[in-house]
Amino acid sequence: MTDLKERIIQSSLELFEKHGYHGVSINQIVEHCGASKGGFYHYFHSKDELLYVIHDTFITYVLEKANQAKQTYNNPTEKLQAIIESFVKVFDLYKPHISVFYQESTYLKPDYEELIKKKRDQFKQNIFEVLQEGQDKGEFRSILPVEITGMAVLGMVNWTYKWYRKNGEKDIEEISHVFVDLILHSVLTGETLQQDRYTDFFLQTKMNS
Amino acid sequence: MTDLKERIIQSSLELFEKHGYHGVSINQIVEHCGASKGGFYHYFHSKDELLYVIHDTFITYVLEKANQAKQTYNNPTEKLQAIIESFVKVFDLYKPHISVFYQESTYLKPDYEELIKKKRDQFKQNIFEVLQEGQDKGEFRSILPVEITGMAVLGMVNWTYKWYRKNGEKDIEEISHVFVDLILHSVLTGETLQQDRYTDFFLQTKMNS
DNA sequence: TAGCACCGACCAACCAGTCGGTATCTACAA
DNA sequence: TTGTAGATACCGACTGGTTGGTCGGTGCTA
Repeated sequence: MTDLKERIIQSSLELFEKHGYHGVSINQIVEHCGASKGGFYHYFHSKDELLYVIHDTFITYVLEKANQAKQTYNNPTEKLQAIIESFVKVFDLYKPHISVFYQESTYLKPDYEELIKKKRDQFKQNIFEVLQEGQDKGEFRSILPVEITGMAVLGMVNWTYKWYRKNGEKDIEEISHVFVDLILHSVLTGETLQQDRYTDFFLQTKMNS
Repeated sequence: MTDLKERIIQSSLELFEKHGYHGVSINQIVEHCGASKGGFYHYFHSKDELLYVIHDTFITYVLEKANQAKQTYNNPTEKLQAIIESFVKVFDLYKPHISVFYQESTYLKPDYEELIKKKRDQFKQNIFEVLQEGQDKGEFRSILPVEITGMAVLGMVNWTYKWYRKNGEKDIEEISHVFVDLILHSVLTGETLQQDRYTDFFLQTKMNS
């Protein structure tokens, strides 16, 4: 039905990821997927709308995953772990979306940008909340400023889009486990760490096996 | 002497940071700094060269700083700390360069890209080496895969360009100290941490005061 | 026969880069 | 000190190529 629409998105993702939004013309996109300009404008009002659709697909998915994680677990450590794990694993599914998302966000037209920004902020807030909760419950070190720590976590994970290659030498499970390990080591209090109630974060488990 | 050249770079940085490389035309740049197209092409062969110059200025500076840090200290913990601190502080000086650097690198023409890539890789290797040395000397946890950990560190710091605002509510010293604290907590072995030979990384000190 | 899916020639706008030109400065000989 | 030749700094009208977007049309389907 809307087969062509999907093909256009697929092609544009492939091309945008490699050459950037401005490095690819509509003609190149439709040529790449064997369609025509008319076909393109049948499904999209503008090139800008295509960019928006790509952004929205990804951020909507990530946000949903984070909300799920937040609802599934009760204590902050597990929540944080689950959010990070699901977040990292998204790179396997949505790598091209993510690349476009982070590299081309400057070029979103104001109306679209506002829509995306809302969801982006929600996601950020999720992480801040979990960190705050962790401190309140005494599981996380309280000297850490929540915002900076949160941005550090986001940065660490987000940056993955610059170097992660599907079927590359580092698989996504390993990356995800290492990240969780790094973050929990830096965020948990000494006591919580030693109790190791949460031995299931990667590297400790691996040691025991 | 080359006053105009500097003004062009300054104006383009300002505009590129806000609207992206492709969101700004040569005419807009020269208009912004009260010059002319002829003036621009007197100092630059092409718009691409301008982009290259911006990239190169920044990466050259960062690389130099990292080498300095590596030579000044002997043990890996202090090296890592110094590299991170100097790296984070660069954001204060070169924020616009960095934004352009990370957002527009896709648009560098092949010849320029190769030149930049070399320096970028050198910097990355610096970090990997320090991490490796730390593990070899028993200061850092050896279960951590060096590459992933290194990319995590890079990501955490690099991402700062997306949210850091000069004269914003978070000053660069604090950010730098928190990052060092997070990274050292996640990387140091439990013993090294408890010995606290390195009490001078921010937050512990702050606690004692 | 009505409408949905799609086509592709065409257009107007824009933009990187060119080029012929002017103005100022430097060097040096008369 | 003056004259002048050559270089350097800078200007801005113009151009050729490209691109996002339009629109009249075609064929298939219900």
